[in-house]
Parts: sequence; C-alpha cells; structure tokens
Amino acid sequence: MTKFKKMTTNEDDLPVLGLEPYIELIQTTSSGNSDQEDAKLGLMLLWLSDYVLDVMDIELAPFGITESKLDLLILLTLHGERRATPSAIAERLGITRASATSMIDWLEKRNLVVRNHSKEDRRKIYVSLTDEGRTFVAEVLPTYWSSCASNMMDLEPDERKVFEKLVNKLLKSIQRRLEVER
Amino acid sequence: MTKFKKMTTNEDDLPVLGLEPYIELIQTTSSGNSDQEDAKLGLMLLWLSDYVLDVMDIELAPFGITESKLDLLILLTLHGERRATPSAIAERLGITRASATSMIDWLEKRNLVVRNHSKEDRRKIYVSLTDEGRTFVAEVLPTYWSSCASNMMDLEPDERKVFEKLVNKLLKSIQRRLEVER
DNA sequence: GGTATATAGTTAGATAATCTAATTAAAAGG
DNA sequence: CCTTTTAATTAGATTATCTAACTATATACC
Repeated sequence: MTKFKKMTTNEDDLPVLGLEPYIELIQTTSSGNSDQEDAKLGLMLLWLSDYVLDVMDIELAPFGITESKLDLLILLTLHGERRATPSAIAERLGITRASATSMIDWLEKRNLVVRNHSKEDRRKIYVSLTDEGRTFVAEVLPTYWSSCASNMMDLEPDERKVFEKLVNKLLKSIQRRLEVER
Repeated sequence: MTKFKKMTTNEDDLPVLGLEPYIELIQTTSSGNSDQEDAKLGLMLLWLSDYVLDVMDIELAPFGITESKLDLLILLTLHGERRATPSAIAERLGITRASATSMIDWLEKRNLVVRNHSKEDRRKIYVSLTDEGRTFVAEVLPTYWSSCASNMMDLEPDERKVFEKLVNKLLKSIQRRLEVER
C-alpha cells in the first residue's frame, strides 16, 4: 500500500515548483475584483482537499469500498429504524435517483443492504442494512475515524481548537452557498 | 446554474442530522487509540473538502472542462518552454501514463495542446499548449481564482491569517505522508 | 554487431460514479 | 375512469481512473 516516490531524477522530469509560481500566476491572471490573497489561500485549501480525499481513498481501499458507498452505509446506520427510500437517499446524498439505484444495486449484490417493498404504497422501496452490512460497517469505521484523525496529527492542541472554529465557519458558509445539509 | 433545495417536506425524507449523531458514532466505534476529538475534526475537514471540490466543479462546468484537465493545462502554462513528456506529466499529476494519454488525447482533440515527437529520442513525445490552449487558460483562470477565493469570503482578516498558517502546516504534513509534491 | 532488457507511449478492456431520458408501475385527483 | 404525479428502474452515455498487453525505440553487454 505504501507508494514510494521515484528517487532517481531524470532530465525529462518536471521540477517541483511549489506555491511561488502559482502566486505569480494569480497576480497576472486574476480579475481585478477578486482578492489575490484569498485566491492563494483558496488554492491551498483546494490542494489540501484533494489530498484529504486521497488519504481516505487509500485507507478504505483494502476494505473494497469507496467513500461514497461507505457514506450511504453510515447514513443507514445513523437513521437506524427509520425507513430509507432510494429517493430519500438520493436527496440526502445529493445525487440522482438513478445514481442511488446503482449504489444500492452494488451494495445489495454484496449482501450489505436489502430492499423491501412498502406494503402501504407499492411504488416505494425501503432500503435497510443487513446483519452483514452492520458487521461490515463496524469493521470499517475504526479505520475511517483513524484516517480522519491522522490528518490532524501534526497540529498542536491549541491549533486544533482554532482550526475547528475555522472549519466550522467555512462548512456553514459553503453549505449555505451550495444549499446542502448533512 | 443555481440549484434550489427542495422546500416541501415529505414523510419519507430523511431528516438532517447535523454533526451530533456522528460524534456519538465516533464514541462507540473508534478504536481506543485514535483520538475522538481529532476524528471529529477530521470528519469536518473531509466534509469541507468534498464541498470545496463541488464548488470548483460547478464553477468550471460552463467552460466544459474539469479540474483535473485544467490542472494539466496550468502545469503546462507554468512550465512554459520546458518540454513535458506524457510520463513526466503522469508523474507530476500522480496518475498512470495510460491516464495521461487519455487526458492528452482529449485536450489535443480540442486543439488545446499538441504532441511533437522528440528528434533525439524517437520514443519520446513532447506536449505543449497551442495558442488556442493559452487563450483558453487565460479565459478560465479568473473564474478559477475567484472560485478559490469565494470559499474564504466569510472569514475575518485575522482569521484568514491564522487559517493560512494552519492549512500550510496541514498541507506539508499530508504531502509528506502521501509522498507527493507540487 | 546482435541479442536481451529497459523505456516511452499507446491500446484494450475493465470498473466506478455520475448524468439524462425513457420506461414501468402504482397512487391520487378530479 | 381517465389523467397526472410519483417512485424506481433501465438504457445509454461520459469521465476518470486502473492494469496488462503491445509497439517502437534505445541501451547495455557479451
């Protein structure tokens, strides 16, 4: 699982540039009204975001599940007895019903979830975790949480406090703009 | 482009849970040695990361390009006269050579880049921006930067300062662990 | 110099995650 | 009872990846 960076250098290799040339590019190509300091900070956050998702991908790979599918399993775990229809799942995950159908197909084929027809309204399907699904979630979650936590390991205790306040603020702000909720 | 959240509620809708139930889940399912506060903070960062990429996707969509392809165009812009082979591009972007070939195919079909055979080593190909590619990058970048900047808009000036220090630290930390560089 | 190995790039074929549009079935509203 | 709406699925597409195989070329060594 550990991936080693190539150690030998090659004349064709593109050199590592770092942030500097990006800052220069921002100066020459951003439109007047956008703040260049914010653009730089936003770019750093964009890079960090990519890496954070990469870390989770890598840690979940050995379990044969992706983050988006685990998200659905966690959703079902948290909503417990409440019955979840494909439509409601699609709405919560911000995907189309067609996409939800695909995910549920995949999870059902592996016996992690089951579909049950509603008796009152025969158009509806209720999706729920199987025992196997619950066991699987219980096996994966410790890794999921430690993967989340691992990204914080170089921060000092007081930095974590401050970072939490800031991430919380940014989360609220971006959720408002995207009109999404969890 | 504006997407409206469904306003009517439905008995089948899954309620918005917020962070609380996730915190409880962490308490019951994280392995002893992982810090639960860090897991929570890491989860918030994971959510934020997802949204940050969503925002960029949405803003770039009207240009008919994705973030990963624009990344490649920016890479070529920054390396200017230096000749970039598909292998070097793959290495820098952290993808396989086969994936690089696909991306270059797509960009070449749209006349944004060209391939030129090396004269010294006939196995090698050099990829470079066309004039059309340079024009395109110049058109997209202002939106790219303002999209980056938009995520910062609710932070106070002093918060941005602190956030930059923290993101910088986290970036270094995660790049070290993933063994990647920019 | 000629064969074996390594390298650069592409191709073939697969999987995952999404989408839109069409289809099927059932319910609800006049 | 007919029409419209709703729920779910299917069909078919695109994008972004991957691994493994293949082609062409260069290098290395007896």
